[in-house]
Amino acid sequence: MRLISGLKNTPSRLAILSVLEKGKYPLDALQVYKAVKNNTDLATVYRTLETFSENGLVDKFDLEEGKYRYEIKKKHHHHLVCEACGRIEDIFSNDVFALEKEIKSKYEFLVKRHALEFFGLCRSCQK
Amino acid sequence: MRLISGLKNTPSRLAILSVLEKGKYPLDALQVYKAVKNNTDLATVYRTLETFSENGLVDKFDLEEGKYRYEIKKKHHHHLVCEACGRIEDIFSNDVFALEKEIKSKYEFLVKRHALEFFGLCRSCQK
DNA sequence: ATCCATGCAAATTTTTTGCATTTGT
DNA sequence: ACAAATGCAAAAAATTTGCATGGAT
Repeated sequence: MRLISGLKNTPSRLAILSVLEKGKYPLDALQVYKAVKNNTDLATVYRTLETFSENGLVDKFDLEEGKYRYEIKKKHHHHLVCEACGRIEDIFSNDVFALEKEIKSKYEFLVKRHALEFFGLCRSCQK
Repeated sequence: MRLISGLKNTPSRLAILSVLEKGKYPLDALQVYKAVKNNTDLATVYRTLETFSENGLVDKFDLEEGKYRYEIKKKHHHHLVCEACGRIEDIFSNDVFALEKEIKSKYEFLVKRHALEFFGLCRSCQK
């Protein structure tokens, strides 16, 4: 299968990682839990996702849904969230970094990370 | 006191609005509830905050804390969140709009709103 | 052998909802 | 009066935690 950084290589972890790798869009904990066909406890799913996030294997983020979503790690990016159909699309633009520099000098705030999500209507939902 | 758009002017609403106006930083529902000194039910606080948000009196947003925060409406802005002390500061820069335009043409996605939060260390927590 | 991971159950936290009653306009 | 707002209690949803057991290295 696949090794995971320095962590123990358990069946649950492999299964969860596989689910995330196959995921076409970011999943929440319950979706992951169901996808591994209940062979793993929900608490374990949460703990594993947290571990993966801490170890840089997945990205954890928040789309203002009252819960978190998890996505296999990829190049730094943001999301387009359709308010009509819920479709989530990746965008890899990063003009935000210019803003970050400005913040650093103007506010003397050390930016370590940022979250940027766009909400609106995807192409097909505009019709 | 103060009138609220076309809504009923109740003591609870006035109290909640007043708390938000005096707030130096964005508050969560429980903080608002405590600030009105339990003269109002928590459920009412939630319903009122939601109503205020829908009517543009307050901004509701999400700082990846597993809960929402509410802030009296002001000029469009974003937040700097210190990961050490939790301090939340407003920033009014908006270079993000250029990005939005790009998204519109490139992805044909209609952006209705976006959320941008910066996380890091504020000036005093860098020492 | 030793930690670490897991399952199970219970608890926590945030938010929502139903319904009868009260209140603002 | 009448629709809207509130309190109270209960439920829902997401996430976390304690603890004994099992498993990976």
